[in-house]
Amino acid sequence: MPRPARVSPDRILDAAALEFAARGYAGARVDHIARRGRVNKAMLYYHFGSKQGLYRALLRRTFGAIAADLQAIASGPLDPASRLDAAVSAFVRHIETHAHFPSIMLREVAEGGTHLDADTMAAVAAVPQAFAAILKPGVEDGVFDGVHPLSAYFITIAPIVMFVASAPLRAQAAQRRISPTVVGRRISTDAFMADVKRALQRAFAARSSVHQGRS
Amino acid sequence: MPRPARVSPDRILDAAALEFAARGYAGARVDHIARRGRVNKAMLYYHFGSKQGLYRALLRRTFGAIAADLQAIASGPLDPASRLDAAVSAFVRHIETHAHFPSIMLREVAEGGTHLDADTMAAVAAVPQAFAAILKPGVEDGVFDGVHPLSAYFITIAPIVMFVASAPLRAQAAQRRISPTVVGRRISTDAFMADVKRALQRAFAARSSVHQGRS
DNA sequence: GTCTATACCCTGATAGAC
DNA sequence: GTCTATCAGGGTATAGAC
Repeated sequence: MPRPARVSPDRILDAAALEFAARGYAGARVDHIARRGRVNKAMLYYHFGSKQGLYRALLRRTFGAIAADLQAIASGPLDPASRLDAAVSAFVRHIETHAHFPSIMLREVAEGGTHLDADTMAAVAAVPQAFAAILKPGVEDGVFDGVHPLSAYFITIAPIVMFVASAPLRAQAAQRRISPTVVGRRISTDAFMADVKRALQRAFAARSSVHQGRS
Repeated sequence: MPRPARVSPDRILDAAALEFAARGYAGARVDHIARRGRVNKAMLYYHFGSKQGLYRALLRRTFGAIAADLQAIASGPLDPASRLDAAVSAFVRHIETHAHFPSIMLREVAEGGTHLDADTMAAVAAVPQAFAAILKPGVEDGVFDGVHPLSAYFITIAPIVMFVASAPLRAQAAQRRISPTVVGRRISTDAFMADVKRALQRAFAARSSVHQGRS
């Protein structure tokens, strides 16, 4: 039975995920991350060199994991029509296990890659790339005719990411009684996901089978 | 001919929009905003009291403006089917005139309303509220049957906001030769918007006229 | 590999003259 | 209303002992 590692850079990364998600790159405090990860600052710097180094390591781990999941689907045996659904499910599952991910993604998009080196940016870019690979057979079969892969990527994941990331904001608004139910009745994450999946099925169905709203 | 105002809190807000969009709340530097707005720090504090006060004033102006545009559509004469299209157009137009808006919105969602007071949060919440009001007649007519207004809101605006806000990140990736065209051929903003509008038309078409992907 | 104590810079905010 | 000079606090990072 091997001894468990006592240092655990992984635990630091977990703490970093929380902190960077909640406060952003500039707002994150190395002290907080160290305390939450139960190491002292010196140890953190010993492992990651700098705040920036820590941030990059975190992003590589985070985006790397989800890209790997998507790549597995891309090279899997599913039929063209089921692949999008599988991608959405994988994405949602990843968010459920990594609650900090949506916030980090939104912030990094807004940040424009300022703190990233080429390797880290490649890890981030691997996500839309894997997504495009998932769609490829369907595009060739005409199932997703005419839609650019990058369009499909944003149309698919942006609503999910923003809805989940906005949970704290919506909770605050509800708490402060700003329009008690925000818009009409409350909505659960599950109900939202169902709406999204249905919308995507319709949006990306082959053109021939769909009524055109405009010519 | 009236003398032009020499103080111009508006110019400060313009500078603040740039800075907060580019660096986020914590990353923004009051010095930078003052310099870009061509006032000194003391003047800035004289007008806005604090960094937080400035941020709140900026959000009220930004979200207030777009909410007003949407409210005009909501109380306008358009038929139920055209209202969504008008909302999207208004949104896109607003982004074109206020290039910093998408970034600020993403960051504020991730921030979870931490720096906001009740008034500012109400201004932010007015946007989805106006959007729901735009959709209301269509929902009652069965055009958007079954989709929760908040779902429709995120499904509609999230792709647009994230695509536009991700432009710098995508530019960086392209510049560093990370998968030269990211995914397949390049895509223009116009092409993306066309894809989105088409997807939305399909996604929110009345159920009866659409082929169901799953039972 | 681990920890304590500290250097040093940056930044939000203000005092006080005009 | 406008400006210059400055302060106090908090932040990243490291030195150096063990």
